[in-house]
Amino acid sequence: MTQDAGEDTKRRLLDAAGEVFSRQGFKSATVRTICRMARANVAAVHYHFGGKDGLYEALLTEAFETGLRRHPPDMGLPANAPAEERLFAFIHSFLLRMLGDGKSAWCGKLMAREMHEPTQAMEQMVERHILPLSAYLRNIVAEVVGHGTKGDSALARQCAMSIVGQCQYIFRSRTIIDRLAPDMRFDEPGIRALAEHITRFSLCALKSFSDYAEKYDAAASAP
Amino acid sequence: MTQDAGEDTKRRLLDAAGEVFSRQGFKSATVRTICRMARANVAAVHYHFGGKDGLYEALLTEAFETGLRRHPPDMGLPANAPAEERLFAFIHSFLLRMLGDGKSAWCGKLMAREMHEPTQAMEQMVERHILPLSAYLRNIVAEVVGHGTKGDSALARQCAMSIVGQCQYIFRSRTIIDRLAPDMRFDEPGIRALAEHITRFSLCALKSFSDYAEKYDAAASAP
Amino acid sequence: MTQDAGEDTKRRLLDAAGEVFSRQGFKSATVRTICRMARANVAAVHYHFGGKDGLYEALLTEAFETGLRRHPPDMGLPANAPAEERLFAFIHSFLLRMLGDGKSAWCGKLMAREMHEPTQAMEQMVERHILPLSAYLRNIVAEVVGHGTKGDSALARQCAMSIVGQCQYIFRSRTIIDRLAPDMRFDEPGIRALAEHITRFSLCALKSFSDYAEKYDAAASAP
Amino acid sequence: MTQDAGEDTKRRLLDAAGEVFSRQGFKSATVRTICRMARANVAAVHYHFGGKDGLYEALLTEAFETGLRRHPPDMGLPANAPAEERLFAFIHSFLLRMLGDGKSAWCGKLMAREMHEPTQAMEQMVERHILPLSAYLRNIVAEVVGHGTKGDSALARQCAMSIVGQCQYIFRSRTIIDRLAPDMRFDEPGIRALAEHITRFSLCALKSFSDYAEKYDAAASAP
DNA sequence: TATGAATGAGCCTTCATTCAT
DNA sequence: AATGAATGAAGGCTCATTCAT
Repeated sequence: MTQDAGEDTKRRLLDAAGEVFSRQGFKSATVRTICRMARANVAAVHYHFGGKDGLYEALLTEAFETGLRRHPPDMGLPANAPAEERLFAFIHSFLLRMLGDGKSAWCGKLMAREMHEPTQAMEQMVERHILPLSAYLRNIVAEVVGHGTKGDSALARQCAMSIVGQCQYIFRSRTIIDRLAPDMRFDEPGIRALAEHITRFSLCALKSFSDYAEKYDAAASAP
Repeated sequence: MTQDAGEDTKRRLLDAAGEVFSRQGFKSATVRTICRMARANVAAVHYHFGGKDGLYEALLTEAFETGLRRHPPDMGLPANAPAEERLFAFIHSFLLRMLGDGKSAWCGKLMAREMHEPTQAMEQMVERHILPLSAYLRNIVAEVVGHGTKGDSALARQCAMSIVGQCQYIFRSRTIIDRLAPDMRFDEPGIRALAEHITRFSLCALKSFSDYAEKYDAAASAP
Repeated sequence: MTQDAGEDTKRRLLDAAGEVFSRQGFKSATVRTICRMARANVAAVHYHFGGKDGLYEALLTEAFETGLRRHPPDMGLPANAPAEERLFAFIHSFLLRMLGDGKSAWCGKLMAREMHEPTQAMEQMVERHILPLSAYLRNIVAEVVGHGTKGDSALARQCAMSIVGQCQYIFRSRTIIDRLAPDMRFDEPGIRALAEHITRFSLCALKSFSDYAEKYDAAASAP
Repeated sequence: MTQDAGEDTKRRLLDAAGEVFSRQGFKSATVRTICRMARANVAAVHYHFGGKDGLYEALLTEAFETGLRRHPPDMGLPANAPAEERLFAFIHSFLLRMLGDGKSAWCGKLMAREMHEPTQAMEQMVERHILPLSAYLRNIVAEVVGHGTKGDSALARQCAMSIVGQCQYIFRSRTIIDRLAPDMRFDEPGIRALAEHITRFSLCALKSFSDYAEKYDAAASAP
């Protein structure tokens, strides 16, 4: 009961924190609310995580890693799969992570919030996970465009932004979307349909770019 | 303390509120901070706006309307201009409104925040401005796709989302972008370059869609 | 319009103040509420009465004097009328002043409140009106008891307290009375019936006292 | 900070609250004043009682119940004691509760205030304690009057009001009394003397009523 | 004479945190 | 390992009052 109870309380605190932080944001959420939901004492947070900040940081780390473990960016595809398929897997897994499936739906909401108003805890997340993900996507993009385009070129970078932007919009503006397109569903098939649209839209664009990649690249890096 | 002074205090409060709310969010921002910045008394907020909520609502309204007046979605183009040009104008003005030019740089940040976690004040903004803007964009999209595509079709809707998503990403993830692409500039020419990229990317996609618009539309409304 | 408007505003302020102060008490009532009701500017109170305190004092003075003018303690009875009749007139006029008739119903409520938690403004009211009234009643009492009883004797004093106590109870505990005896009415005839009961109750007691007035008086002044 | 300390702080807060609320009223009293007097932190009130309202309600409940326990309305008399003695016990205990003895002198002041401008907390006090007390007194009155008079008759009700009115006047108008009769004392014997006067005054009246109880009752219910 | 604007003090409440067990 | 009690720093808001016209 000693070790177990401690770990158990910690777990319940993290779960509750995910729920509450994602719903109310860091500032609005209160330690008391989280503790009540976790059936733990107010002081438990400070005991286990050293404070509100510590709890949030722990939560963020876990959210990222759980998400990536459950929906890896390649979705199990072999490394040598066609770039088109890997692009779809990237987009699809992105949406799955963010739009959540059941219990940990807060995972995406939390990250979306973080990307928008990053707390200090975000720093290392960017370093450890976002930069690699970004590089991974840019390489796929470069491969689709072809013609020797590099992943770190301005073209690849901007196209990657176009793709990520489309993905993020879905869960960032969910409130607006519900208003504009009330019939849109965010279950398994709905998410897949969205991923298909974004992939198709982006592939069309990328392939057209393929034709004048060289001159575009030169022009875009000039302004 | 003539009428001028009254209006002047109100102005200063709104300016300070824009700055602070956009930086810290509604909950985190404090009336005291805003008033200190506006060189006004704490009670002035309650006198002029009835409270923190009222100030926020007034700010939001003004932000929207000032933005639209300074950078209208058609940027002065005649209504019968080619759809491609109108699309560029829409995207360009969108970025100009959001990325701001000098004094009201907070405008975009504020709106981004609102779109993510809308306060009650947002309700009427959606009704009055966002829905019309959305319809306007969908019509442009439908015109580019052609083949009798309607502005309220599922295809037009999803493509509009893809376009708006690309635009919003720029100012929503500014912190991340600064990290990933530190050399990117958000001055006049930088914004224009971004608008050009997004327009080109989207036009390529839309034109490719143009080829199989009918069957896509049918398929997309099925899931 | 100059002089008149000024006096008119003053009048409206006093009326509104009576309403509000009597309903909410001095502390709870706000200058703003009063001014709104009087359709006057917030600063008007300070202009005309020098502040909240001044308004209250003016109101109190007026309340007392208006009340006494409308319902004088002898109700027009000649000075040589029988003591029993003068006692009834005293009690009846007391209740009429306190339970009010229409527009200035606040008059009594205000005074009741004052007697309970006197503000500084009360000091001179006591001096100017309450002490004389008290003496007047004690003389009637002494006359009823007879046997040479003096108005300033302990007996007369205590009996006067018993009488005034019965009167005040009616409007002081109105909330409780409404609960205990919901069918009790406070219109003209209702008030008269109450006055009759209190007079009868008190006269019975006083007349019984009449028998052993001397020894009682001696005993009561001893403790 | 063991349980003892917790209860101790709670006690000190209640004591201070009694003092302050009774002196200044609910609205005027400030949590800060109470906490300073109780040597407790401002937040302690919200921790223990949930806020100013909660503290007040707790205080009121306690005041009532402590008072009734220390000075029960029958003052230990057997239920079959003569009605005259029970009336004296009722009046005497009433004054003892209200005029207090030392530490809880605020008890009466608090209740007087409540009866005049009842807060919401009063509702249940009326239900639980005042109504039963009132019924108890009316039964004594009816028994004294005799002739088959019932405790719920109009006569009993009005006479009970006359009696309670005399009692309440003593502590309600203490300020005035101190002015009119500066030599009056409110210690043990002083209170007893007052109780004796009120009892004698009332008994005289009641016994006179006894003669024409029937017709009076009929007349009084007619107006 | 009268007013809209502005002020500063103060109130209740909330919250993360610490303390003593 | 864990907790109930206590704390102090803000925070939003209200109000009587004053100022400048």
